[in-house]
Amino acid sequence: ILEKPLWIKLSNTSSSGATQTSHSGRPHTRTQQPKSIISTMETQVSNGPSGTSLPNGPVISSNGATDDSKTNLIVNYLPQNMTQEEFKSLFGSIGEIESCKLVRDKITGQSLGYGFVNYVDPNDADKAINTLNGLKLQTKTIKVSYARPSSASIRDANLYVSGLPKTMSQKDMEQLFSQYGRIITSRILVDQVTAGISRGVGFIRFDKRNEAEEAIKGLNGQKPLGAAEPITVKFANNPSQKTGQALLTQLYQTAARRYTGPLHHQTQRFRLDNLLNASYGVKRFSPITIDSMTSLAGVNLTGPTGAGWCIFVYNLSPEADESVLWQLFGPFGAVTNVKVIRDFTTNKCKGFGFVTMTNYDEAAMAIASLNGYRLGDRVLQVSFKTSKQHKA
DNA sequence: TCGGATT
Repeated sequence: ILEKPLWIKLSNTSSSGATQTSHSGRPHTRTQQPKSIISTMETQVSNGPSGTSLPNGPVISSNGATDDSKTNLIVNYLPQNMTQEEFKSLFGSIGEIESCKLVRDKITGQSLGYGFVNYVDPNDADKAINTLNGLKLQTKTIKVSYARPSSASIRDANLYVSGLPKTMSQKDMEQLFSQYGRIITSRILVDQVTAGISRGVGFIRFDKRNEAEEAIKGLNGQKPLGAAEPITVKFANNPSQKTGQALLTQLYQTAARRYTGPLHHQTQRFRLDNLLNASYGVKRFSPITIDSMTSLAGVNLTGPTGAGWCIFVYNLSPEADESVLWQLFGPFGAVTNVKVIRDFTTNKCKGFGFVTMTNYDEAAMAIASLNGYRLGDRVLQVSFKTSKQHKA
């Protein structure tokens, strides 16, 4: 059997996953969907199959182990509330699944926002990438790509970087880190309101944990070329590792929306139906299967994809703590984060704090209602946070 | 009187 040279596969198959950027290879059926604000950028270098096996069927390597490099997919950026069943429904609509797993936090049981799907047929894995990569579910744009072979050495290789100069691009950051090893993914978080200004924090995932360790040793506390401040480089937390309170708030909001469903709901449901039917024919269509997805499909289609709306609260008392902010702002809607700014040595509140709310309308209502509100003997000033403290 | 940040 003749096999095409690898480079032909790579160059004529946008979906091969061998060189995959987060928004390439998106199926035509989604190109007319409303685009939400993309608050982050990401690229991914090659992690696809190595190309030494036959195009179809299970591949047995020399040591007798099954090579699942053409059937096993990793799915990233799943909505927090997606269940194992919904995950299986979505990917099972493509073809027969050998196994799949939504990865959860060992202790809390919370989804870590990613999972693995291993298909029986490599063609289905390819189809899944073509069809489902880039699919928008709630506030997330899921990423579907070939999984790297499981190995202890690739675990815990993800770094969190802060203090980056605002002018540093993702490419700059990759260049800085690439001296320590092969970068699998990188991302710089950007401000959602100004649509694209760096927040000065980001992520770098290396291929190997020891590469990540070396990068910490080499770059933590260092000033990048021409930068005024040193950067902080440390191992990243798990995705969506939130405060207990924020998590409860989010779960509450999610549960409420399942039953009150916004107007987007029906539109989005049709979109998902069309996607699956158009690609695979009605015979794969199961109303029950699709119904199990609708709770995920309708929420917040065009809403902010980033951190939310940040509110500045001034004139808090020195004794103020986080709970007062939760109590003040919680009634207006989804609060994802509160922070009281304290003096480092006295640990007393410096008179101000921040509240992040998910929805613009709720944030605006909270500001309108709470600005000028009398808390004890103080009158609060409440406004959207400004991006710069412009001194006169 | 506008931090630190966790995809």
